[in-house]
Amino acid sequence: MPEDGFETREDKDIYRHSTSHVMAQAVLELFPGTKLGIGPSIEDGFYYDFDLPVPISEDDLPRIEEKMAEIIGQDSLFEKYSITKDEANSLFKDAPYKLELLKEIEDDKVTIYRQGSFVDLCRGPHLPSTGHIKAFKLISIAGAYWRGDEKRPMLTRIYGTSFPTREPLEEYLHRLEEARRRDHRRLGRELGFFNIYEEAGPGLIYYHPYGTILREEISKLLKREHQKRGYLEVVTPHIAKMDLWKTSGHCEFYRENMFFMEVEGSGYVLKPMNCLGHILIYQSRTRSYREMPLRLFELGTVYRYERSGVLHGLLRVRGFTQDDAHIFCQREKLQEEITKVIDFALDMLSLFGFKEYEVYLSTRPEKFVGTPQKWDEAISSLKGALEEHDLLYAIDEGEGVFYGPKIDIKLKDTLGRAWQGPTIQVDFNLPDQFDISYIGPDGARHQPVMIHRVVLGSLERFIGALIEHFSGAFPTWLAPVQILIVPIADRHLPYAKRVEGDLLGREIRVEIDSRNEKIGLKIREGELRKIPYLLIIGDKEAQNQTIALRKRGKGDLGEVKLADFIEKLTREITKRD
RNA sequence: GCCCACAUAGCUCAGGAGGUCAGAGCGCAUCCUUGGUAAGGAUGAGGUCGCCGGUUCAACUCCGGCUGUGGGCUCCA
Repeated sequence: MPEDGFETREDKDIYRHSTSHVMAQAVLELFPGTKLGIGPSIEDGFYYDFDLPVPISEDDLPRIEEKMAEIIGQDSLFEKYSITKDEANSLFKDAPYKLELLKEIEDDKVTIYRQGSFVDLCRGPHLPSTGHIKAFKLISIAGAYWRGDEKRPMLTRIYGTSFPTREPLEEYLHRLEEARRRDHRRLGRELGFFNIYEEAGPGLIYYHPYGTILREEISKLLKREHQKRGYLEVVTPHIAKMDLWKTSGHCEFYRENMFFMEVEGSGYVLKPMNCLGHILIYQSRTRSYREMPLRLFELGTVYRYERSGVLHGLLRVRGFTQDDAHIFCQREKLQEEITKVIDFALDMLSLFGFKEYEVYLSTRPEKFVGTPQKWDEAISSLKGALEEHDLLYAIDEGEGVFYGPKIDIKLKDTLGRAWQGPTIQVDFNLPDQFDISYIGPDGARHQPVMIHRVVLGSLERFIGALIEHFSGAFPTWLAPVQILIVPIADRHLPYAKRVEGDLLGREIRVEIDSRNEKIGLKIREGELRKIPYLLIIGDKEAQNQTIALRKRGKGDLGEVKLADFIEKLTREITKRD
């Protein structure tokens, strides 16, 4: 994380919250009649929600910034007053949102803050005066439901940020710019990975040849790694009869995310999850404790109806493939099995270059199935497994799914952003709904616990994260084109072809740039395509059976024996460096 | 789905008070150049200005609807 100039988290919050008050004052002065929502500090800045008398757009932000600068120039004190709720009710009689907040405050006394002409209901604390704000910037404007509830009015939210000096602000803006530069949607198109076609439907991904190579490389790795860890791979169809989804409860609980169709008079569903197919396979015969835990794995493509407004590149789509598995295991083996899954997940993430995580444990929600004892048992298994790994985790109280608690692991990329990755979920619902069982050593039927887990999550989302993490400059083992051969003149083409043949023989992905162009241009384009190695071939190289090696971002590395290079390269690829 | 904005050539983007305003760069094609480490030169092809309606003598330009995209909200792998 870059140095932001704040001593403590509290200082930062106070500073930014104060900036949001200044912004609110500016908006109120520019747009009289505006009703105020709330204006907290957030991760990277602050926002304030307004109910404006007229719509505004990004074009209005500079005006608001000017007004804010003026208010800061006045250096008004932030003054705190403690008043009774009655007084507050009359003070904010024209501020409906504030009145609503007041209603929820238990204390009889509330505090308000005033700077200049502006008064706000606020717990504080604040900076001494507006003049303490040295560097700020309004970032964007967006709609946001009052109190995050889509049934309530939509307010206009303005996002901004502020820092004690100019420098960290500039740095922050640079970071935003950098994030835009590595946006997977932009790189995905530029590097020929994937596209989404308006005429084919939103949220549906078409992988182009290079993207397909990347995806296949990941898929192959996943299949091998699952096999190594005792998973059995299966393949299940994309559609299934609706009745199956009624039994599971999906038609009831998941209906708004499902695609339905009709075939010869019976209802079918485009599968939104892979679990039911795996349950059918589990139930295909009587299961014994001897084959437990039974781990069924599938690179399963699922389709979920997502509201149009939430779609976003590869990160939020309507059709995606999960590296999904369902583990049927004995209740007493739950923690052991979860420990293995966490091991697996962390191994895989570090293989892809992610070393930092945020871990969340979601507990029992208000609406749940199963008994509280079962929940407690599962939660303690999840906790136990996390603790075995010495993982720091946060508890998301009540955020579990209705059918069981879960662990979510988010990966941090090079820019410090968190991406949803592995989730491990215990399911109490489906074993009941489908009455699944196994025969124990005692000869009696027992109900297994079901673990629903993904390691990378969805390939789409993971690839999106990967593209941004590496900024499209993939390690050699993942790069769609690993080697670009650049012959200097036409007469070098025969030798170039020979080199290509040698590389192809080692299953290395190679291209020759045989265009009639100068090498300066070919090198430039090779670098822009982020190809790991360029091999320049001219008279000298053809003569000596060498290549002039150029490494992405490192420039010319000089003449190297072809055999030596191939050996080094093969090692780099197998080690996944 | 909701709020705001946007939609011009394959890509990035100009454009105007409704009327020689269909434009640039990159890319693509053809030709010249055979060149030693991040852009050689010339010529050319490409667009019913997202779609459907309306206003007008005239709409890429104004208005409405639809579709899609972006930033968010809610929801999520």
